Amino acid sequence: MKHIAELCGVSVATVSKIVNRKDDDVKEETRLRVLKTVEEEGYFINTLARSMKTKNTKTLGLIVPDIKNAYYTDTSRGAEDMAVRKGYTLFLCNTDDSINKEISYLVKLMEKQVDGIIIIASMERDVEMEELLKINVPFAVLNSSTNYKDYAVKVQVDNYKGMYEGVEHLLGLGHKKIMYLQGETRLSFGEERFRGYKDALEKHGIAYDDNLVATTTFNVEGAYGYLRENGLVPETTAIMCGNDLMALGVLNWAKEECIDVPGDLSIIGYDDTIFSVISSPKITTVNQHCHLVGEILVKELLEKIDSEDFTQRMIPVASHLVVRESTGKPMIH
Amino acid sequence: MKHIAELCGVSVATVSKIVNRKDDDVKEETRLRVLKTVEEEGYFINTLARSMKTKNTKTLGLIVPDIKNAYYTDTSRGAEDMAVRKGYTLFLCNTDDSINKEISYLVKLMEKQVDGIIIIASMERDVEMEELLKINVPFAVLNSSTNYKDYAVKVQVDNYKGMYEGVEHLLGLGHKKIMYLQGETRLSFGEERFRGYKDALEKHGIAYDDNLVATTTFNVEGAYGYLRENGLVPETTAIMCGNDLMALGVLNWAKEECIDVPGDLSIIGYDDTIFSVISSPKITTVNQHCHLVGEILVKELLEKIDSEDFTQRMIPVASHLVVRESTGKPMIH
DNA sequence: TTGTACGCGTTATCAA
DNA sequence: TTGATAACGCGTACAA
Repeated sequence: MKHIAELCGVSVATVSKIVNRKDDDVKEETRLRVLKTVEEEGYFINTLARSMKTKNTKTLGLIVPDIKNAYYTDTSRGAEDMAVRKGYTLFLCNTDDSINKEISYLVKLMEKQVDGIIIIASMERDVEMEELLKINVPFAVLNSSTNYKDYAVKVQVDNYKGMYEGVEHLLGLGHKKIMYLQGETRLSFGEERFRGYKDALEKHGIAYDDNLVATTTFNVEGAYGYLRENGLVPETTAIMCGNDLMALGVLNWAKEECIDVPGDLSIIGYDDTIFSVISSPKITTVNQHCHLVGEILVKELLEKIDSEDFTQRMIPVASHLVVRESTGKPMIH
Repeated sequence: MKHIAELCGVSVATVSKIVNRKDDDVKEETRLRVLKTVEEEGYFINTLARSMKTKNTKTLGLIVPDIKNAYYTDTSRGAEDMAVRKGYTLFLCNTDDSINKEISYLVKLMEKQVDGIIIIASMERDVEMEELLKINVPFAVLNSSTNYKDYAVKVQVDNYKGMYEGVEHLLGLGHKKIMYLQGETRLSFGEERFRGYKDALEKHGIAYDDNLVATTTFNVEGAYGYLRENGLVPETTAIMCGNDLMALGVLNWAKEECIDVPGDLSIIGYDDTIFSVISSPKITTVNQHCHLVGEILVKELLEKIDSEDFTQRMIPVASHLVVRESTGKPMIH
């Protein structure tokens, strides 16, 4: 800036005003002259120096277990979209669900003076909360049941409703025996979905049956392996799965057993990923609006940063069922 | 730092030495006292101020078309892994292949004084090159045929070899009529793969046949739609696809037509994504080592940053064939 | 309409 | 073993 000022024969104050578009009081002629020199010299504003004065960096930290997991990828992308739109840039932080990596990143972000932090953590941990207490920067957490201090924004996906709608869809088609093949998790959403499953059944006068609920891993092999080993409870005509990969596993098993989908068996997945649409038949699934969730996380976080309102907020985001080809009326035998 | 200094009754210089571990000459007692206060006060070093002095930010920019594309996700993850390992943090920049977004990010990164930039761009563009010329920061580009200035590191995936190996695998199994269903692209790798296909055939004494090459989009519908419309050239017993999704499209079509895979038709995909392993049969495919490529990009970039050696480098990365269930000997009719 | 001077939080140098 | 101070590049009062 000093260099530019000298070249143009003006002071740095003048250059500063111009590059920051606070140039109401500078002559059009000098404005143009300075801008031209800026262009010619390939000058870039040094935001480091600026931030020292302004006390903000227009930078956020994005903490995510693993960007390779489709769910997090979409959410991250939504976060990034909103961030650019608002003039912010994101630091990408993968933690692999390791508390050490997470803390190490948290420290790094503080050192880098980020204006806020988005935490899309999959684990529930109190250790982290303790650590967070020293972090006096606004942050936004997704799907956390932890009770953070006041500068937190909590965004919650409505897992209860997503599950409820799925089961209701099956009940509406006439299914009576609906299995729930859930994924293993210590997170609160597992319990919420379970409630959704149970409530939907009871609301429609169907007794809850423990034998119809099974737990396995969140992938193709998990679901496939479970059915291969245990088969179906007699008269089961539909399965709700923990995610689309599990639904795919069920589909593969059904094919092998010559069970027609959806003729003999209806299947519902969860997440509405590409998997639900490349399979044949295409899978009915619950869309959680990951991209939107990412956008909301950033939007709410920035609002918290801008306002002086430091009360904890909770923002719910609805899920909705996407009906495709893997569900239909149960055959009458 | 000043605050800590005052609390401990020492100078900022002393505190600085201690937090930077340049404390050979400070008394153990004061060291401990300062460290304790740092801990108690929840003090974090301000890297903004540090960077103003040291002239580096330990920060890199990661420019990528879209993190949601599995190929870029993996590469990005590899880049991030290497970055943390080396003490660097990444700015995440999705461009959606928009030249405007890219330039806007490039400017932002310069303003943020990044030490280097990784460009995993999918488009080939000279405009960008012109723009880059003003960017006097080291950068690493993946799969670009553009001839950049000396501070660039170029990493190239060996698409020729990947394709060559795939075709050779089919020839080894006894296939004579091998279709190449390629994806539409303006990138140089398209041409390289095509050469790989041709050369492998010729090397094995099989004449190249124009009719066996078709172009469609890089997804399930592209491949499925093409075959549905045009069918197979008579006597074709194998297909090389542009990526795994296309291979999946071929598989779906084959199922519909009651064509057995690999009995009647062998299929090879490209990228070794999860798709090649969730399908049935599992798809033989070419692994491009995306994660490794990401690591290499960062590693080479950092070497360039550290060294004063400013000559353009080119680093090749091999691909290799992963044989699974979708390829086999052609049936003799 | 433009310029001067100061402060932002650090690091490095050199003196005490 | 410790401390004083200049410099880094910018934004902003206030003065001219």
